[in-house]
Amino acid sequence: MITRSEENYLKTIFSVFMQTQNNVSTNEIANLLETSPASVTEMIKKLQDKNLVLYEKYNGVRLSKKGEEKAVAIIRKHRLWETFLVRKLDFSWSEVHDVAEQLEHIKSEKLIDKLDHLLNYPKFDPHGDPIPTKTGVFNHQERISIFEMDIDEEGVIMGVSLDNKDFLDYLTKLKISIGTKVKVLEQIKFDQSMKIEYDSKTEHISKEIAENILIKIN
Amino acid sequence: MITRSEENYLKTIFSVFMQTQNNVSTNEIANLLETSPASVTEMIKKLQDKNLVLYEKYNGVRLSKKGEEKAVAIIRKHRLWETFLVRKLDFSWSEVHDVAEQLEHIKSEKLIDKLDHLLNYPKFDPHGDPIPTKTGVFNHQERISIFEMDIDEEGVIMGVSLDNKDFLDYLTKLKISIGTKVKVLEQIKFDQSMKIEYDSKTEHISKEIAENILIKIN
DNA sequence: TATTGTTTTTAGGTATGCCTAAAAAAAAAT
DNA sequence: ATTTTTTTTTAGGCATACCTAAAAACAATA
Repeated sequence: MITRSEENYLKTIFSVFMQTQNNVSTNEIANLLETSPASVTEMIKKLQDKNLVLYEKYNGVRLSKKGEEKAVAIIRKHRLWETFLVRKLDFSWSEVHDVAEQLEHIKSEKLIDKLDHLLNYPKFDPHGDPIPTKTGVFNHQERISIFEMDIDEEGVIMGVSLDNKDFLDYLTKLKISIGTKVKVLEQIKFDQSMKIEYDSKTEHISKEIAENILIKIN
Repeated sequence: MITRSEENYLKTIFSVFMQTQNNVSTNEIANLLETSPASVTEMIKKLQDKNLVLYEKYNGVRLSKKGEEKAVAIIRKHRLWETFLVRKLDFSWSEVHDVAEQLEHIKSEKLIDKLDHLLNYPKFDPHGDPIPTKTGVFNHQERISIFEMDIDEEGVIMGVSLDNKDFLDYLTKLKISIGTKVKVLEQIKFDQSMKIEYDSKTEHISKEIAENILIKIN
């Protein structure tokens, strides 16, 4: 049996490795999980005993094949639950994370298969992140931010690249959500802010906002 | 914060007290939770420190008002999740229990309110047990078993009074579920088995089966 | 009432997952 | 190349939630 704590370590190691492609350091894990480096060292040893990670003292850690499978399964559960919360229970983007963090640890293969079916096998979660299939395959869709779009270009919102409550709340206020069609009208040279059009209205968004909204070009 | 283990103790104490109206003994809790009496004594002391139970040495335990509120909230969550699993994810009666046992510990008031709404504020779960409201009110519907029905009497199935996998699987096989309309055709004196009619067909069920299917008279 | 049997509690241990402080190793800077 | 700084590990503790074995309290019965 794999504990909840172990699952959180695997998930963290997986996501850091995805970004850096390097062995993950003890300190980095400790920071992300808000725990002490000493606790991390201890836990890594347990994961090593269970053949979930590859570890050498003073040299960071990476997931074994078995560990990666477990991590991907947890990510799949997390993202399916987020999708469920937004689509079926009407949660807003900023509210889903904490609840999904709990739900991802529920152990029932049948539950997650049925949920996948109910949601019609979604490929992306509400943040636009890919949901791996049951066999662990990620769908890698090319995504660019609104900031990278050209004037007069159109696209459909696929997700966001920042998981900050204030940011997500602001999007909710602007009524910007997955599937919204957007067109770039103008870019202000001075502060690089942008004028965009969607749902037959015009809004003016800062560079920082534009950078964190991901779209798919038509 | 109340732990998952504490929640399980509260739930157990509540359900035993409901049936007996007496203080619940250490041994009984130990049997139901499949743990040792020593562990129960220890845990009861913790619950007492948190003002969740009333306890006197060698004299059993009962819930305080606060403890009862917590217990009812957990039962509410359990039964709403069971309803969700059966209605929305197409789980069969016999499959829901273990999963609901995990889901009932998820901490999010919003989640459970939204779930309640999605299910259209159900008053009974798939076993026919009442789902308490947010304020802790149980709907006490009069329920009798098929065994208690008279010949030619008709009723609608509301639930079951036995949570045994083989029993529930057999009902699934017979295609007997919540809402099915039943009419008693005949009772065999010898073994007290019964002939019933539902969905335009006739079945012959044993006394034991008939006793554990709950119906509401039209 | 004294003895026997059952239930409950206490005492002392274990595994998990966290902590701080100190030691050891590695990396960076002089 | 040596010193300083940073990172990582080890050592020793703590809380939770369990355990077994033994002691204490209660209940039943001769």
